[in-house]
Amino acid sequence: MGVTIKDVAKAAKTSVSTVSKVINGHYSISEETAERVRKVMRELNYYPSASAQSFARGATKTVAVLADLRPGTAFQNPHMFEIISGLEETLRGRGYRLLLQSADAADACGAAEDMIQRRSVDGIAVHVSVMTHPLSALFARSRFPHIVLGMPDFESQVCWIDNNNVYSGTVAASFLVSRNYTRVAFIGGKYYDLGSARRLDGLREGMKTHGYPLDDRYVWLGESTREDGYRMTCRLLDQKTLPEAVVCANNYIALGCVAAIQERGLAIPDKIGVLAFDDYPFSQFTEPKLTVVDIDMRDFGKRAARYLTEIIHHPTLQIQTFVTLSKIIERGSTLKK
Amino acid sequence: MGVTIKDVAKAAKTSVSTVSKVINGHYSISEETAERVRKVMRELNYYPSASAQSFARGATKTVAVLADLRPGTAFQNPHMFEIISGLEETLRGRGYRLLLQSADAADACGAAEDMIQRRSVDGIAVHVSVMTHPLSALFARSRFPHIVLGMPDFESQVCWIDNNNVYSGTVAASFLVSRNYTRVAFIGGKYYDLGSARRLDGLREGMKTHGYPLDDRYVWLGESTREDGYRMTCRLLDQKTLPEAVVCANNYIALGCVAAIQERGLAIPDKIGVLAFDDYPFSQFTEPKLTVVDIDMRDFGKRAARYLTEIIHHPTLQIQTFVTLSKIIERGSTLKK
DNA sequence: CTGAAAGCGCTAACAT
DNA sequence: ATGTTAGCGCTTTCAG
Repeated sequence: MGVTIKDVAKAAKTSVSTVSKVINGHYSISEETAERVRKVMRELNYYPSASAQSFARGATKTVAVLADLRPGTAFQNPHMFEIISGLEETLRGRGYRLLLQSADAADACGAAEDMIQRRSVDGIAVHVSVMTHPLSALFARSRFPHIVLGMPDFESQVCWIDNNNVYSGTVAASFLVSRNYTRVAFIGGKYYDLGSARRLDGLREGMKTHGYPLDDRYVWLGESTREDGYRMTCRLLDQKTLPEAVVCANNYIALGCVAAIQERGLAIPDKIGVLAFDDYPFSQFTEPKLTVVDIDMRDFGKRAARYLTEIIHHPTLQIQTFVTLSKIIERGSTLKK
Repeated sequence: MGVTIKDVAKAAKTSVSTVSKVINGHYSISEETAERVRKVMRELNYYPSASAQSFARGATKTVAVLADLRPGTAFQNPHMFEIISGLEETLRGRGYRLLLQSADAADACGAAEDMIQRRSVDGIAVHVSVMTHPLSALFARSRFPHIVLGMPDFESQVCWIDNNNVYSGTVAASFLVSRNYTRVAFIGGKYYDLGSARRLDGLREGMKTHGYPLDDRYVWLGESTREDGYRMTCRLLDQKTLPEAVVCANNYIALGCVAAIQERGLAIPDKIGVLAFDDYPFSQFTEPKLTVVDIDMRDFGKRAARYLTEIIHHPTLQIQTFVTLSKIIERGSTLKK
């Protein structure tokens, strides 16, 4: 059951290879033959079998995404799914399908090895959180097309793409200076929260460049929670001279920060400005709403997809790149110009 | 390149069909032959080709999820990804892979038709938001294994699974009564917000059953936003007698509700209790934190996966079902017993 | 319990 | 520009 390429060939009074060529848009087919064949395909309601094509071509036109999708991920890490959505969009545009597979750091390597050995996909995108040395070694050894979503925290030869958080930090700095904030504070996650650390690096660098270096007494690190955001801000406000603006490494911290400031009766943005990273829905739950440095994670996914398809076509291509599409969304928590 | 089943057969001094049988755990193979073959497979580092298997078997062991993944979906609709994560988990456990494809209502039918005709997947899960009459007709006509995630808003013969929001409403009612709340209010989305409407139905039914029917003056419908939650609550608080507790159809509305109550200096939960549906991260951003009726969407996805695999095995099986795993998460916004 | 052989539907090298 | 044909690697009858 099901009409095959043979039936089409027969009905179009031509050979299967000709039909195959019109399916694949081979240049050597005359327009009239092509049209005749296409007409027959339509009449017979013919669609090439996907598995037969994969099998014969030796390519699946499918890419896998390996990420840890434990319960609650959708809520705790919406960025991940925004990346995946971006990947899917671009992959689809390029004729690839997206296979989503969950794996934690312990089994990602096994999952990847299975896919590679069974040739069930043409390429693999792995979220950095499940990246390990064995997996890195596997990619190096097999030369299998891959891209890591995020920079691995160890030296390796794998292909990766990451946001440039340092850059985003400088964007924050430039914005603040442009709004006449010069005595700036930062509250963020601890050293192992690389994103936060990099954002601080960039902020520091940017402020220094503009001639307003960060004062270390204005830098506090804690957990990425509302509670710690609150605590850190209290410490900040205990200084003899208040900072003019505080930069929060993420939305959770920012919520605590705003609460602490307002609890002391300090007006935002008149007395003190607040700038946060990321644009989660609740960046608009404060009054005033938060000005944020928004990083386009969907775009990140789309770029990752572009690189991965390039790598699939040129397996020896190695890419390690920072790519950032970020913008300031100016709302009420900072002074307007 | 790549070791094939032939190589294994040769090395194991047996036939390819025997090797195939041990790969697939066919009963007719003696344990010693099987072990010998397995040993050779290990030694040769043999993995069966996924495409060749799909091709020969005529089954892909893959299921597609069709949903609208437009920009921002990860933030606006985390439930969707929680469902997808659940689907993936159970499908993987059953030997199926999950293909994620974005489509809007306009092109979902075309996408599904393509998959069906090309036999590129064994089953399709479609989010109800992209469900249309043509797609419904396609499923009916093709008898292709499918499941709709959510109940279509039109009569049809498709298989679907949905949460029972009416039931969740009664859960809310029972909880409130158990906490001695009898004069209860509800604020939620308008009539076209089916989820909200059903939750209200259930609440109404439940309260009535317990002998404390809802007073219509205590029911307000608006947009599902913080702002409207605030507005509706203000109206509620303008009544001569205050309700003892207000039920909010979702987290956004609840945030506005809490703000309005506290602005009037009314203590939660002492003066008035608040109960919300869903457990978004920001249900814990209020003080006190919100008691919620949490609906386990990951479980929903897992159940959908179970049904879909069943349908794949029994294509004539028709399932239209409500399934709800919900529980009260008691926090500070309602009285403790 | 094992093996021989006929496909599965398409691609691509090669011949014409 | 078109056709012939040999695979692609596995599953699955069917015979032994």
